[in-house]
Amino acid sequence: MKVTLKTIAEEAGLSVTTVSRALAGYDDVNEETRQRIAAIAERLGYQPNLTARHLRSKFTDTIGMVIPRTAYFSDSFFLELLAGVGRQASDYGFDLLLSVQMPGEPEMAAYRRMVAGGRVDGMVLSRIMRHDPRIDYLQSVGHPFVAFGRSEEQDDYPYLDVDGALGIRQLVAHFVAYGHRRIAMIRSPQDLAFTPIRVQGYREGLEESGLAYDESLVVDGDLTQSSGQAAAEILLAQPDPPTAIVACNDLMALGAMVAVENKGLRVGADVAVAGFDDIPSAAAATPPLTTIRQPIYDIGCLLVTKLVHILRGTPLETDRTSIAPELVVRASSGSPRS
Amino acid sequence: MKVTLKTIAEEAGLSVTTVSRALAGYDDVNEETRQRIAAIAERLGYQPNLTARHLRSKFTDTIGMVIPRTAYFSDSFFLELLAGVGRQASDYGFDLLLSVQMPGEPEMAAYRRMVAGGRVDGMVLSRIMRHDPRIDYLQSVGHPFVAFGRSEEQDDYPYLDVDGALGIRQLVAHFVAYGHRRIAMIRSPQDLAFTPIRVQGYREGLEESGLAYDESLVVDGDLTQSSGQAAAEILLAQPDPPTAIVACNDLMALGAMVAVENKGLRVGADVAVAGFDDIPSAAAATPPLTTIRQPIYDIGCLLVTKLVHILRGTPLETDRTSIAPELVVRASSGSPRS
DNA sequence: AATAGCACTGAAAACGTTTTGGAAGCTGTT
DNA sequence: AACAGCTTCCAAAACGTTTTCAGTGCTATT
Repeated sequence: MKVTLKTIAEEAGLSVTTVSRALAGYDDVNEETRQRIAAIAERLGYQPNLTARHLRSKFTDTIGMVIPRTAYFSDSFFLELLAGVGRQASDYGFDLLLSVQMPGEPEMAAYRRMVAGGRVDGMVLSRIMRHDPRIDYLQSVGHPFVAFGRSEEQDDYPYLDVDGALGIRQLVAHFVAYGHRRIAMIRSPQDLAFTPIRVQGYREGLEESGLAYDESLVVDGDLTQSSGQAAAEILLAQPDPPTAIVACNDLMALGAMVAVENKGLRVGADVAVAGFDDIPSAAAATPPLTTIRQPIYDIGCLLVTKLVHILRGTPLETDRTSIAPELVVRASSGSPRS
Repeated sequence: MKVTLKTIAEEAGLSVTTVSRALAGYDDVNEETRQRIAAIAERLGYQPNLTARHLRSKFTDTIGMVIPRTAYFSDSFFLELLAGVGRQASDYGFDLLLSVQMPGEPEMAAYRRMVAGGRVDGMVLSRIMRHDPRIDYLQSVGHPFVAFGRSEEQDDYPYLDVDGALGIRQLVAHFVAYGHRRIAMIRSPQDLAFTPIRVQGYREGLEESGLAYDESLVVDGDLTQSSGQAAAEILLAQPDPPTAIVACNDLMALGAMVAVENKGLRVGADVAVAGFDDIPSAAAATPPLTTIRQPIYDIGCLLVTKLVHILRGTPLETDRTSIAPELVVRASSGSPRS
């Protein structure tokens, strides 16, 4: 048996309006009546129909997130982000609406469903593209969102970013300090927003150390381990191969380590390798991987904080935040050379 | 500008009813009209308000899940389960509504919100308790759900279970085959549904091998690593200490390994240790941990499949499924003794 | 004695959809 | 000429809330 406001109203001999206002805590209902209503609601186990409430009032206390359905959605990046987002959303009294979708049209459809369908108050985006249609859409309909990742093309939106350029600069400086002069980069796909930023960090890092940018030391990968391995093979087959390799993410760095070893070289001693992200298997690799740590879980929390402040109309001082990454030096970058 | 059925109806000079029925594909609207309506809807970028739809029709195409907000929700168990659930839900066209809540009353409140609030069609439960109030509640209101885990007290509900008794029996047999005679157990909390089942497996395993059940070889832990360590310390301090330890989960087993080493003994050689779950760090531990593997990701998928069939009114042959776990033998169980 | 203000309550509209139960206009049959 | 059956459409109700606006008594002020 379903108990609605009407049930309570009849039980109490009052109108639905009064019951609604009583339970909502308005001060224009007699304290005594309010308590009587509350008691009845309690006794009947009243639970408001949130769908109806959402339809009428404009908010849902729900945050939406669409996760690309790649080979595994169990990609630890998204899961960790999700953990942070979920944790913080819970603190603010929000639930999470999650949709796992194939990238492309199904993904965009999911955004439309959530937003135009009125199911969420705000969205959390990640894996921002250089030109991201999701941002176009959300801005065009004026729906609140925050993004993990800055896009150079469209940067007038609230985001949180890890300063990839800074991280890579630090890494290059670290390698230079260890005596490396030929430092290669395994680049991520060009359509990702962070790619040009990290590449820029690479160029700046070289420049700061007075090293020339050498086109042939930059090879493309697609973020998978196997692509990192393939890229490293190309690099190591060159006449004047690099002695250090910076990969745009850890997975590719791990692949590069495999390539180095297959070539009969020792990671760290002969060729230094580093990645970006600090995924769990970075520390567990042999040798452990030097990398630039992104605190994904914390980032998830921060994104929600930012979003909730926007939703409440009290946005934080600055919409666009860049946090400094942390260089984690491990054995894969070897030791200073003579 | 919001475009609703009304907008389209006015644009087309038709009633809202007809537009609704046209878009829903009913056959009592002229094909020509239908196409005209579809064209207008397309042109205006119509997106149905799902909240309104849910309020009227009884479906939400959403599956709910509540995750306990323990120290980390980033507990890899839940994240992996979530990955499987999300993946499979996506295949069936369902979204996921997620709520991260402190165990106890806030958790129950979240269930009520989702269910009585009409936000989800069905729920996925995990970490079943021996007597689980969530099951009581869901059964009392007659809301569809599936659970990962069988409860001995209330087992008339659809569940998927990994046969913990079988797993532990296999493990005990494995240890016996390796020459162990004093096999201890680090037990999980009594209020969890799987505890009595695993303990029963332990007793049966001993019995099958003609070994006596010795009360003093069973010590309680609370699933954390430190509790496993403490439990193992107690076991090893006994006059006639065990040569093999079975822990009810991997985390406690890892703790037990620490205790063994702190005692100056070698894991595998002096004391065999095994766990349950096969979490990622089990394989990565030194020595790698022998364990009973639960394919959490796959279980997530299967749970959703089961739930969706129930929702569609075409439940699978059997509501209650028990799958056999897989014994994964690694170095922590050592080698056969003479 | 009239009026103003206050405290409390309720009727009705609104949110955007789906569904129910016709109705209007045909065609064809008796 | 009446009726049945078909196709196509629509008005209105319903889902369960929240909100707007107005009404009813009552007390206090003039």
